[in-house]
Amino acid sequence: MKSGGVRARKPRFERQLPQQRRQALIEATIECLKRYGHEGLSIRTISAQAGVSVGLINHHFPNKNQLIAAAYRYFNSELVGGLQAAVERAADSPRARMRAFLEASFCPPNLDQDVLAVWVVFWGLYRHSRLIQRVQRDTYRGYVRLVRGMLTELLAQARAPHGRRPRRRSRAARPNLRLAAIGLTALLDGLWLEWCLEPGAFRPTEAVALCEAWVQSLCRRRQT
Amino acid sequence: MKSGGVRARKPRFERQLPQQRRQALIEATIECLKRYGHEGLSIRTISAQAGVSVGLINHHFPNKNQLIAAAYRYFNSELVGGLQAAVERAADSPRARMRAFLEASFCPPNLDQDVLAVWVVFWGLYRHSRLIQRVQRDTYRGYVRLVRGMLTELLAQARAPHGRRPRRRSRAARPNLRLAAIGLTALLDGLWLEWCLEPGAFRPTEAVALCEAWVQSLCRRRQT
DNA sequence: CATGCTGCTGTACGATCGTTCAACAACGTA
DNA sequence: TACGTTGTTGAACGATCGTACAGCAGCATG
Repeated sequence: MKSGGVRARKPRFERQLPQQRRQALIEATIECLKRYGHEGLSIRTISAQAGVSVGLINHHFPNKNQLIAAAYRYFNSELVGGLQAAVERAADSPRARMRAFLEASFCPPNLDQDVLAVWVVFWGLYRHSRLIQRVQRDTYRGYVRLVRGMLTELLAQARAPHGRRPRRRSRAARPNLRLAAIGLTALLDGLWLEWCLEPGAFRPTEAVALCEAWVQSLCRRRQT
Repeated sequence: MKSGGVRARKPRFERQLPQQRRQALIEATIECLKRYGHEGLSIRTISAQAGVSVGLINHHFPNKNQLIAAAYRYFNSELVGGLQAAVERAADSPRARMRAFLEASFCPPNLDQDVLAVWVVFWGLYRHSRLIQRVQRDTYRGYVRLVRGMLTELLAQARAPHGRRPRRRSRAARPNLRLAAIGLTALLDGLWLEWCLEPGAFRPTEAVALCEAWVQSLCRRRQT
């Protein structure tokens, strides 16, 4: 034995590609938000969660707000991506797609008290942060497009339920689609929020039922 | 002239009754939230807004969190009280009461970007603050009672629209009232939120129309 | 005018915040 | 093995945070 010689020393840290480290810091940020709420948004808390030193964050992000905005962007894209995947996985009838969308909305990982608390903290930053506003504007577009797409299919089928070709929508009907999408997302978000603030008030399946009732009543009114 | 003698000196501060000063501090807290969001929740910002010294807050409140909780309680009671007053002012038919409620919900002072931002900050505190949770539990009760009362009237009239005495609701129908109330408040809150995040997406009157459509479809399904 | 109660001031303190930066060290490369 | 690049560390900085507290001062009372 070489008396304490070149034994395999454990390196004090591991170098990572900037892209990977950035992602790790983003996920640590979200984890801190889940655990400690708004108070978890400190450089020291996040760096401890990520297992790195305090200085590293400012090496990969120009400042804290940029990190938070990046975390918000990631959080948004995870939601929209997950919902989109659920819809495509169940691709069958418009009705089934909508049901898959709603069920994915009201089950883990989306329907989680911690996750919803994270959303609320981000929303609280929205008003006074240009960065957050920009992320919101960018990512919300995809969400609205997804919901509107499903509603369009659904309403078209309601007009021609037996294989008839759906007629071109009249000019007066178009704004109703816009309102329908707004109402549905509002109902969704509101139920999320209520469930978070009072998880015992109703069950997730009831939330899905409420949303489906909303969609159904839309279809019914469409036919008259 | 008594050469700079006992001219009316302006006192450096005015003593107030504890109750009045507490209220002033609460209102200053909310004003700071409107102006600066979560960052406005500092002792120095609030005391400056109230025009008092930093030490006064801890003289009237045991600590900052108690002040915030008191502000949340006041904010809640103002909302519920205002809506209740609007409903009672328009007391006529159940339909008119519901309409008054919805219109009061979607007009100033409730439908204001700053006000909604204040709500969101409070919600962000909810998850990790026992105090906020308690206030929420206490005050949300009144809101739910108001909404549920109006829905009860409305659904009873839908069953007996021409002066017939409303029958006693069946056992199976009761939970639907609970869900109807949950759905309506969710739609309300969700539309609030959406309007706050994207004020140009729809007009307040459209939000009222969406809620009324929800209620109507409830009544219609009730009759069948 | 003198007195006492108490609402109120403002300095001070220790903790923690975001950010900077010089030095360190991991690891690909020659 | 020696070198150079650069991802990473951690001490240090000034600012700001919430709270404590000793003393000031407004105002009712005598």
